[in-house]
Amino acid sequence: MATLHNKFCNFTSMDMLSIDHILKRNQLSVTDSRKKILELFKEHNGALAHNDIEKKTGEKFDRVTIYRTLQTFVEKGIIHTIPTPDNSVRYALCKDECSKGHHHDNHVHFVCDICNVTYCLDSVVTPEVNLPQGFKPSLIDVVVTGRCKNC
Amino acid sequence: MATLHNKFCNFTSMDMLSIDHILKRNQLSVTDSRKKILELFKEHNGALAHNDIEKKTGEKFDRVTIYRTLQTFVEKGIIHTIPTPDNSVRYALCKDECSKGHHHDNHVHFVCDICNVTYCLDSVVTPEVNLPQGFKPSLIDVVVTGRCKNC
DNA sequence: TAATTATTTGCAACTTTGTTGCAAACCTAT
DNA sequence: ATAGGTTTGCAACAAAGTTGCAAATAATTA
Repeated sequence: MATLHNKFCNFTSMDMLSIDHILKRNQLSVTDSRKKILELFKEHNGALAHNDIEKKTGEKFDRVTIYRTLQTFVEKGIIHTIPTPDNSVRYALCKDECSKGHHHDNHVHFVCDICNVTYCLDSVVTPEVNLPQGFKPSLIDVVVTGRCKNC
Repeated sequence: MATLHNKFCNFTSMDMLSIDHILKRNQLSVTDSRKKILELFKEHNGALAHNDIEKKTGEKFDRVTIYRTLQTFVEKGIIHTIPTPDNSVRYALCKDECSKGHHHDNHVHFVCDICNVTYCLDSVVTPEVNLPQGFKPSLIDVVVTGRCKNC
């Protein structure tokens, strides 16, 4: 069965099989913690904080391992961090990892005030911003707060 | 001499006199720490992190006092937090506090990759963002990263 | 201005979050 | 199966942020 991509870049449990492949492609050893954490990102439709992962994995992995795994995934371009209004660190799967490379693009993120879920809106085009003289932009992050489709 | 406002919402040292007024208007006792911290924001042209304030005030105030002062200022709408790509907590003077009320608006912030200064670009109009069905925005934060006018 | 009341500060202790070094465990390749 | 490199978990630490409470300070009243 073919992989299912929607505009929020989530996956079905069918993609379990491709998790090993993503790790290998990124020259990472296939370990329990990496598989489980990557699986969580694929199952979960939004962004995850370190704390979310710690809870969802129970006592299974050391806190340090989770930190290091997230760091590794960010370096490899598998996930990216999301700026949030409350400045809590959250991660989401990179859009590009859904397809092939790991090139970083501009993002539009939506943080729900009510359920607190963060969505990675890859479908939304980053708008043009006119900066004052002398400012040269290299990356634009748009963080929209409000009420999400499920609330 | 009249107060000097430019588009980055900074002040000259002339505004010292108005610091007491801002505190009183917000029903806050006028204390050394509050005056000093508010003064720092007015002198400094960009955003400040807790750590910046700690350094700039030397050993003068307790760490806890700085935390509490920042919290109070945020609650009163004197300053606001800024989402940054590295998720470090930064604060900047609210645009509205430059004039009268404390109503929170959409912000465009610029974080310089080189000098790491954060600018609050009140002059830049927040662009329209078309969200998918069911998402209702209430606040839009735009974080632009790049090279600033001084680098 | 002095006294009373309310607010704020600083200290101590604590929680949470994130980092580092290192030996044991594990994964990969031969 | 074994050798070599990588990853994990532990312990210890560092940084960031919070809470309760007595002392100090600011605002209010007389």
